[in-house]
Amino acid sequence: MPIDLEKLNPEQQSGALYEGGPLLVLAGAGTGKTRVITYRIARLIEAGVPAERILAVTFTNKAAEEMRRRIEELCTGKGALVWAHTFHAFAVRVLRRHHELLKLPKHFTIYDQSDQKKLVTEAMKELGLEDQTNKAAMYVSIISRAKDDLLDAQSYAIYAATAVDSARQTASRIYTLYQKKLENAGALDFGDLLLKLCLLLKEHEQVRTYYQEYFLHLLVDEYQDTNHAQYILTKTLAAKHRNICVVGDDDQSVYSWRGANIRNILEFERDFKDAKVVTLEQNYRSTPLILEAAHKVIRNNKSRKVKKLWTEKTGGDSVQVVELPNEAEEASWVVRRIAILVEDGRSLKETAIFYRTNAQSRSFEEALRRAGLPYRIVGAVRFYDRKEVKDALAYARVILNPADSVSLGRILNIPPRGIGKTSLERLELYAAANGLTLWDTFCRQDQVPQLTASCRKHIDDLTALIRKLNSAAVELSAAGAIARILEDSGYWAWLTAETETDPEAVGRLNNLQELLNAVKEYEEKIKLAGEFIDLGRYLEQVSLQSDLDAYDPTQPCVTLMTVHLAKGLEYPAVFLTGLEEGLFPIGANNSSPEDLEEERRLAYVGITRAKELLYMTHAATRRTFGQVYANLPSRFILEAQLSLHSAPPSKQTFGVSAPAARPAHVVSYRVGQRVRHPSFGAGRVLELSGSGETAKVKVQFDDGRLTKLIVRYAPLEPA
DNA sequence: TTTTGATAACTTTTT
DNA sequence: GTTATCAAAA
Repeated sequence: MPIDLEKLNPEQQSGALYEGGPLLVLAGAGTGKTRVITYRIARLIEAGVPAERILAVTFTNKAAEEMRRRIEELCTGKGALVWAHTFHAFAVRVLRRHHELLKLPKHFTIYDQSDQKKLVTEAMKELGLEDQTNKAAMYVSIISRAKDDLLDAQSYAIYAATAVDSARQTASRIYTLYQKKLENAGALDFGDLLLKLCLLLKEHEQVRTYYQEYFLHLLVDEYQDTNHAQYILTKTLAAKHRNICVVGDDDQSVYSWRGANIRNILEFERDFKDAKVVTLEQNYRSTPLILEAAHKVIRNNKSRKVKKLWTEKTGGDSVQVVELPNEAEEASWVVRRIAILVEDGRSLKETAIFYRTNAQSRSFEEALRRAGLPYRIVGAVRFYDRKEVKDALAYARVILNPADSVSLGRILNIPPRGIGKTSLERLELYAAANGLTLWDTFCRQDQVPQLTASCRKHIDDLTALIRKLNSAAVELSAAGAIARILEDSGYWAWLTAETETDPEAVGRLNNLQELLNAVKEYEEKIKLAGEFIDLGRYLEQVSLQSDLDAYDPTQPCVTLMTVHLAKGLEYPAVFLTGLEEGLFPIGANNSSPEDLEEERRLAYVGITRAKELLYMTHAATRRTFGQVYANLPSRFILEAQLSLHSAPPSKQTFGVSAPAARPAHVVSYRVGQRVRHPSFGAGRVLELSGSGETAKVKVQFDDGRLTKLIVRYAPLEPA
């Protein structure tokens, strides 16, 4: 069946059909850019281009998956063949293929930022900088940015040598040692994935030529978010056929802090002199009033390509701006408003609350819980960042790559098996002195001085365990292997025993069960495509997974997320919150004009997510770090030229939000007492703290939830 | 060696 | 207001 282009407007069609080489599609928010990309790919396939020789790169797994799904819809059987990946997943796929050229182990580990931080801290200690290890996070970001800019440790050293300040020299020393440690561990960090791929293509002409010829067409989504490494990568891959199509919106570039360079999109026409430019300005998402507000804000930016979204839609409610006294009232107001929307027949899944920083989610969470409305927070505490999940995955990593010292260090004493801090120090000392990995020293613990006899035995037990699991993993699926790990390592048994003394262990057991379920689910999904997921494949996938990927927009609940995460999504009703100077835009006093423009783009992203209803809220005072600050309304509110004093939709919502202090008859509780809470249900008092007005109780509820409540305010009663 | 409790550092955004 | 890290106690 031929691809039906009738569904595209003329500009979209020209984007989908153009065949003359480099193409820039400037696609404003809600103008159907994914549609152009998928139709373009479908057209190419229809015209005879083999699907497997088309490369489409995105920034999120979700976007890649969506693209594959939509191609499949247009060309049955072809969706899975197209190389539709995130930049990082694409890099892993290619690096895995050529791992021996880069002297990497086949099962190289991918380090996330917490692994990076550990390694940087280690490096700093070895360099005698232990007094500054609180700056480890800063050095992690310096190193990551250097990698984004394709500066490896040597290049960075040259660059640092020319610098006047010694700080850069310090960074360079840390970078060099950190990189050595990564290599020893057989690990790559996120930045390395792209850096090493660029290196591979640069230094191995055969490989470069192969991929340059192989990919007949290259498409890049969200081009405004590409960093230098990604820029060089796409340019290199497109050098031969020059069929490069980049799609993006300079007004939605919000990742400069991660190395994204907005110039890549602004100067595409300079890079490709014969580039065709298609601009999409017809918006299919929002009402005209929402678009007007968005435009009034974004037009204040200097460095942008001038364009203006328009819509055929008419009417719609005006954008509401509401000022509340503090963040608790802000949350209550938003939640009350959502309740009204629901009464008016809207479904909860149509509503979303956006904020600038994750820390702001708490007050909304509390208000939603109090109101009994189901909600879902996307991105705050990633499932895969939970301690027990990380432990399980660390075992898995060690089994496939024992050189991975960070993971080995993590699990060597979990569950506690008598290999403590002092022993670890001695092992590490020996490892450093002899140029060995931690694992190597385990295997020859008899040569390591000063270890106690019991410790030596425990080390032998652990190495035997890892070897045994390693050979077992070959035969098992990923889920089978992880279940085996939890069993044989004694982790299950240990955590189960912990539940006796530590009520939070119950939740952790549940999370591990959830992990196993997730792995099984993933296996089932891939099995349909006829592939087997072993532990290696699974780990690869999971290291590149984000919380957003698991987000299911059809669930009947309110969605809470940062504005960054909201990019690419849309909701009928949007609450853009915390619009205050210093918070959104953040850090207003000492930020550069460029930073401010990025904040403005972020506000623009937030506004343009709304389809029908948009509420912008601002709290007059806000508690940050335990201190109360009075903030001015955000300049973005003023720029949107909406009245700050537009009447709140329902007056009676004010004043009822703060929990009224309960009368003075203070109930006293004792440990072990049964209690009842209107929204948490029944539970048991675990411990008491404070006295008088500040008396608190820690309660274990029967549904597994553990909460600390202030007796004076909590609607808690003896059961 | 392990657990507990205190304190300091943190918050911008994350593939 | 929290979480990670470090010191002291068991």
